[in-house]
Amino acid sequence: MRQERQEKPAARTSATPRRQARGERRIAQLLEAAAGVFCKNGYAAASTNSIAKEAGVSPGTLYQFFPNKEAIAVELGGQLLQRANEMHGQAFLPENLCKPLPELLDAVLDPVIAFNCENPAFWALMHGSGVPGITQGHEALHDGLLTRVQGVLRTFCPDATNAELNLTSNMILGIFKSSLDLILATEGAERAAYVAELKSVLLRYLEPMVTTTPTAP
Amino acid sequence: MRQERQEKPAARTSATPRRQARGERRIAQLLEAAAGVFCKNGYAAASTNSIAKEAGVSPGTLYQFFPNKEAIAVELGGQLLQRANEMHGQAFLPENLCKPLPELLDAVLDPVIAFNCENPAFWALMHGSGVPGITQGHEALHDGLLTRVQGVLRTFCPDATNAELNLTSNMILGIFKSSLDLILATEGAERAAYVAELKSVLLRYLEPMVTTTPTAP
Amino acid sequence: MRQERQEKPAARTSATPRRQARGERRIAQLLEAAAGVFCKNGYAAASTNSIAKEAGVSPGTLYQFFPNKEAIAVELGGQLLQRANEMHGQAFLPENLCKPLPELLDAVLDPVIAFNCENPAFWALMHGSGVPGITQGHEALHDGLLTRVQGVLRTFCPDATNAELNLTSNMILGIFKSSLDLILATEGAERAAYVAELKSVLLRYLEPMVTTTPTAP
Amino acid sequence: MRQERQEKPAARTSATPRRQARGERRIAQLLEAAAGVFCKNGYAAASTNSIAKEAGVSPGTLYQFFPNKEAIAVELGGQLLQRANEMHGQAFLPENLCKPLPELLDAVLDPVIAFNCENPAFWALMHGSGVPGITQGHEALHDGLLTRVQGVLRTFCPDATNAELNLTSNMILGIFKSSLDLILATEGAERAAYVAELKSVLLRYLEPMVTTTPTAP
DNA sequence: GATGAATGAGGATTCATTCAT
DNA sequence: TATGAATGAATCCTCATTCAT
Repeated sequence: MRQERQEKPAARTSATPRRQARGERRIAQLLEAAAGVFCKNGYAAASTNSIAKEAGVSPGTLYQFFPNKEAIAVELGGQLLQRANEMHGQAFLPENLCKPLPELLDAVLDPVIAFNCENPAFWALMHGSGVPGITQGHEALHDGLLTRVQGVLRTFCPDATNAELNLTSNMILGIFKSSLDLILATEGAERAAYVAELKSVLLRYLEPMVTTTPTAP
Repeated sequence: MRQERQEKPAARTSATPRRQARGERRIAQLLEAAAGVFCKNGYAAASTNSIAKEAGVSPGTLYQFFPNKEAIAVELGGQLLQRANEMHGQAFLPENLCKPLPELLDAVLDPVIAFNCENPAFWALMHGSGVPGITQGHEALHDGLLTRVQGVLRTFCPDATNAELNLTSNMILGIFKSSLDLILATEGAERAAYVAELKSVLLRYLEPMVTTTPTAP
Repeated sequence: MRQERQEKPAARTSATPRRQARGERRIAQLLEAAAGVFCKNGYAAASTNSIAKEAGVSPGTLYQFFPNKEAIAVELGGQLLQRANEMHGQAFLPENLCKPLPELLDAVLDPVIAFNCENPAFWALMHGSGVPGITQGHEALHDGLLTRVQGVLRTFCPDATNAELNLTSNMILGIFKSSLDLILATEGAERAAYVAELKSVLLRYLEPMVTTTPTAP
Repeated sequence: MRQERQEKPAARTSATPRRQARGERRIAQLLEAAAGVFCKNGYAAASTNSIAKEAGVSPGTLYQFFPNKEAIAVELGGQLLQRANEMHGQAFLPENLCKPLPELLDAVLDPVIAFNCENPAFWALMHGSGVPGITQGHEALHDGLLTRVQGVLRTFCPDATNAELNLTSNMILGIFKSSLDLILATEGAERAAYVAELKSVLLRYLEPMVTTTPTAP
């Protein structure tokens, strides 16, 4: 019902009264706690009280900043999503896109994988929250990625139909996701091996489709 | 209304009290209802009362046949698991395994995909029930599949190390799972396209590894 | 509340069709099972299903003979009560009542104690069922005993007021009950010691009240 | 589960947040309500919702302070037990123990009887809760009383064996308990009469055993 | 009569959310 | 604002009792 609190952090300027600085800290605190709890038990099993306790505040305080449990997940997902999108923006930089496929895969996958390794809550949330607000964010993320991937593919396969590109992009994302599961579940050399294997799968999958060598614009 | 003659002919002898036939039907009914509800909402969000209602019985009836919510999931998962394993047994028949890779992929993937399309609850349950009894079954299934896949791979790549085989098998399963998501989320021609694409991905991934053409024993 | 089925077993004659003989056996079976279950867990914790199972019949069968759970306890209590009253009738025989106090105590207490040792369910039921129907039976038993005890006391203390007799009788019964707890909780020599101690307590309590030596009529 | 509330009332200083004062009151309120309900219906038949309603709060509130139904009984029993033990400590004061038997009985029994009359829930709980936590406390209480009684007896009967003392003590406690039932079931003059009768029974039971007149140390 | 499935109200417990201080 | 108590609907599960066969 209540939706009053929705100011983006970006909107805050240095002129903001320091009264609200504490509030910002509280929100960050709560989101961090939520990330931990969601990660451990998943969204459904996480109770607002446990999040509050993890954050070291009372449940009442939590509800001073978030209208309900879903809003926490949405905000957390949103922030991570934003950072993810920034990542993607850099990963899909034009200067990367004109590289040959192997280098391109490195340039795109490495930062994305790194981001997910550093923010495991992201994956946990996106996966199976069942919360509309998040699913929506997830879909936005997915669509964004899809578009980017399709864009890249287009430069490699100028003759492909849109349907083909869509199909292939979805497969690529699927392969990426399932590999990410393996990557996040392992460590060290094994993790590196899965990363290499992911690139190998994608390379072999995509190479036969490539009809053009992209060149710098 | 009533369907007295519907029990399995083989298992039921004249000594078996026909009273219990109703119980058998109820159990099947409840499991089917549970499959639907689990599929829609996932295990955690599914309430026993909603399962009972879906099955058209009272909550007490449900508890006459299952001691608790988890037991329903375990039983359902177990039955599906068993049928899945039988599928796999047929899919990985030796006569299939000596075929060339493309035919092999058809022979193995088609029945498994068909099974999952017919039993979407299977995937939903295996995925994220959080129920130990199922997770365990899931792991058994996974390990079983892994072993089978490794066995096949071994015949194609006799020189690979065990670690390599393990890595590759896990990737194959991961790719299969993520494609299954796409397959289950679509229908008709699109679904068929994803099936074809899955085979394509696997074929291109595996072909370079093949060092031997397996022959019938 | 419901009391439809209330025919006393005593009312059955040899002319009764043997069809009902099975019913009688069933009832006895069920009552015996109930005695065991009530004894183990107490009335409240005993479920009708557990009684039925203990008796080796289905719950439906149980309800063919007893309208509800309470009726089982009432019937069981009633039967034991009847046998108890027969005991008491013999224990309080006139030929016993004219004995001197020590012999009288032996004559009265020994059979009563023996009965309770052989029928522990009796005590368990009478004690704390909380069921009106039983409490009622218990009170009838209590009142009957009270009357008998008062009758005996009267012969020993012809000058006592009714209030005094009532008071004393209640104390005697109370002492008896608490001692019975100790007696039932022990065995062998210890049990015998408690029996002796009970008699000792009563003897010392009553002796100072005795004003007349009763003589045979 | 719950660990928060454990400070003794004495421990509350001005530094203690007064927020929690309300909690303390609620707990007392709930325990009082529980005492009433347990008294009326016994432990098993008492529902947590009825306790909450009796206390004028919602079921959730009850569970904010007690993890489950049993904990309520254990806490209530524990508090009463503690107060009972304090009573006993005063009742069995050395200065009482060197009095002649009649005065001793007055000194010991009167406060204990008074306590039970003021806290009828105590007896109800101790009796037949079936709760391990309470049964345990009950046994501790019983054993403590037994020891105290034996201690007193020892001063009166220096020559008795331990077995004899144990037997006698158990009888005394049994007589006391059964009389307490009568005392709690009556009022006014009748109650007083039962109290007097109890003392009379014990006096007559014990007098013949006394071999020594205890003197102040 | 016997059976065992069916019923459904009721009880313990949880947790997202609100309120008084 | 922060706190923690308060709320109550919803959930899992039980069991006395009834019903269809």
